[in-house]
Amino acid sequence: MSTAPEGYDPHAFEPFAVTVDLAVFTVRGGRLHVLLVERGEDPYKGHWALPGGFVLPRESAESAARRELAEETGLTESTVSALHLEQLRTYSDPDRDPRMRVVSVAYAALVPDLPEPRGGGDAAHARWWDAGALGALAFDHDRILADAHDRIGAKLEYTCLATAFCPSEFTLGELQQVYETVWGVELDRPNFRRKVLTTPGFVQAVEGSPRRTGGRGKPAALYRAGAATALHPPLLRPEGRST
Amino acid sequence: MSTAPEGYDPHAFEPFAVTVDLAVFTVRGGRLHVLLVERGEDPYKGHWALPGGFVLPRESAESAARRELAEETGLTESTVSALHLEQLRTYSDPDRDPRMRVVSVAYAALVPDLPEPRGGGDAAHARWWDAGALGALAFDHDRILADAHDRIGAKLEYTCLATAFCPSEFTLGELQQVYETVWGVELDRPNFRRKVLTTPGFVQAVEGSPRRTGGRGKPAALYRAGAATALHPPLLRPEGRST
DNA sequence: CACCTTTATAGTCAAGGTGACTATTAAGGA
DNA sequence: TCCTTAATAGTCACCTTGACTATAAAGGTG
Repeated sequence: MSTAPEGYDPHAFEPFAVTVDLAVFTVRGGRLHVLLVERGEDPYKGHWALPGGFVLPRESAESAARRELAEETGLTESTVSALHLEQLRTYSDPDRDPRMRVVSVAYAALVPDLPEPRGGGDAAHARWWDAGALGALAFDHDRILADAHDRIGAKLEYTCLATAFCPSEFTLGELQQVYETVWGVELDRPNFRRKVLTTPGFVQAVEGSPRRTGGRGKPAALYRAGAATALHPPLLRPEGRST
Repeated sequence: MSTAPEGYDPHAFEPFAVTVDLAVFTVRGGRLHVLLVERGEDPYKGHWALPGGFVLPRESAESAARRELAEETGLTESTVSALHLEQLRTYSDPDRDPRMRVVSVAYAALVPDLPEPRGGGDAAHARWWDAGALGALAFDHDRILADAHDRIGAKLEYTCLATAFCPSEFTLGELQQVYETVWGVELDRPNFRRKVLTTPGFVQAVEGSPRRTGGRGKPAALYRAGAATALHPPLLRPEGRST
């Protein structure tokens, strides 16, 4: 329970530090990308790590995650507040940081394709990486990243989350590519259309029925994210395995 | 990131306490029950709360959760290690505990119907409560409990988790009652049988085809939990809404 | 400017899963 | 012995889905 024993002295033992770690995903060029920062000091100096940082004394973990997300991407706080950010799980192995006891609350964030982070300060060492071609990350961040990828893949099945990877107006082909990229499979285009369009509230056509021209084939209709959040029945991935 | 700034002094500021809170569920008499402990001191003296406690300096949150679960139920550690225990999420509102900054990692545990906790010490004030008839709990435990209930309900849809509520040998009627109790709906018996029996690895018949006699109607065949963990395709609840 | 490639969109068809039911079996209780 | 209760067997129509085929409308190429 959240109950301190009587006479408990907060300063009596070596304290826990509480941090947040962010797995920030985007789909870029048909590949899943993750935002990473390069560590400038030991341990793991020169390795890449998930962005994150300390939870401040008067903020919640979620606030800390949004603050860090804004700092690392160079986006404004108001832009960041519209992004999908979801708590993943908490990592608390006593030896996960060799310096001290650090308990970290991990978050997964989904963003549409963004330019390279060009903010000053923290964002200076941040870069997008292809999630399928990563070396070993610092700390237990490989594990966190893998858990985040699994979770996002599973949530695509039964939520309307995929639209969070898309800009405000998108084509069904772009939405399909989100599924294909995160799941690493190819989907049948007509069947995907049918499923998305017959699910009430998943997407809504942009008024005036504009089409995106300039591409290779027939111009595609544009849609916005709909009001629905859940997908009933779910859109199961082929040979579906969850975690 | 999990990186302490250079020269970071762990004792420099008021530390965070890290605790675990447990939502321990069982199905008893067709009703969902939760294990609660009565608080003996302020704040919330006299209120009921989720069992839990501090994460010790050299243990992970999961270890702490299992340790607390053993203490509060009076079960042995080896028994507890076989129970289903799953991390729910972390609650970190700065004001969730009026005394100090407490970040709590919540876990949900599923147990078969157990006797009243009769262990000494911590278990002395622990009791099973009908989850549908609770007053206000201490701290933010109402919210944690609601989140836990939602999560368990959702996981019944696409995992074989329901068997965790059952003893090692159970009838399909008992398994069905788990679903009905957690979801608060009635299911069609023949359809439920069909779904469970045609899902490979959900349950396996006990060898020798024993039957449970002594009840009112025709004796039911006994089953054990199978090797499968996921349910594909899922067993969706009627008018299904997830979270 | 025909023609080809590419992508979007429309539609068909069969298989499988599910919801709603009916029927039968086998126990305990009045 | 009959009635009630619960388990089990089986039926049938509907809906969703996977696998396909066909058509429309753009850009690119000779």
